[in-house]
Amino acid sequence: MHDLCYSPRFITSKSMMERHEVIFPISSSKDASPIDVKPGNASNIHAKKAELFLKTIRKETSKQKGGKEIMKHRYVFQTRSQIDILDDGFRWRKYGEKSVKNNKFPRSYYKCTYRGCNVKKQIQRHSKEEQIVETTYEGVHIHPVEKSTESFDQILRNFITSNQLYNVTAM
DNA sequence: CGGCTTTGACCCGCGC
DNA sequence: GCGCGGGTCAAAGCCG
Repeated sequence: MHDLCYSPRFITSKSMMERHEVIFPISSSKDASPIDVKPGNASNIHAKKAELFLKTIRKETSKQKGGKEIMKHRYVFQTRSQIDILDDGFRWRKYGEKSVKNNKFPRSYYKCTYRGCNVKKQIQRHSKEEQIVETTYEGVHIHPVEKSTESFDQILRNFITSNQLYNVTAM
């Protein structure tokens, strides 16, 4: 049940949304009714909707060696922000940067610094809408949040509460 | 000195 | 096989 430590629910927690302007679904998707949550305007309904959306992404699979399909823990979401790196409470080490085709902004690659924890994330700014930052998480943390600022303790507390409420699924 | 970025090289899968 | 695009490595350098 390491999933307790980190899941899409964490990203979509009400307090996370209060800190960052989160946009669901991502604007490249076909869904006609994006949820654009302004900081300080996040409700449980927003969190619930976003969570439902993330669940659909969650079904993404990838082929492993031998052709076996495995479930990918890969969650993409967008925030509207001047700052590229949103503070999610985990410690990240940058390990690469690449320019991608048809995009004037480079993509940055980060790894979670916790020993043995293999979670990665990619951060990329939109070339069309420059104020939008797209963050991709891959993997599940094997440990709780490391950074513990006062404000973040609150987020963590809410996060744990919502996990207890929603009966978390492992894997 | 330790932890982190930077940055070019390397690697790998895919389409031609 | 080759080149391209994208992901990762790792040496060097920066900074507290």
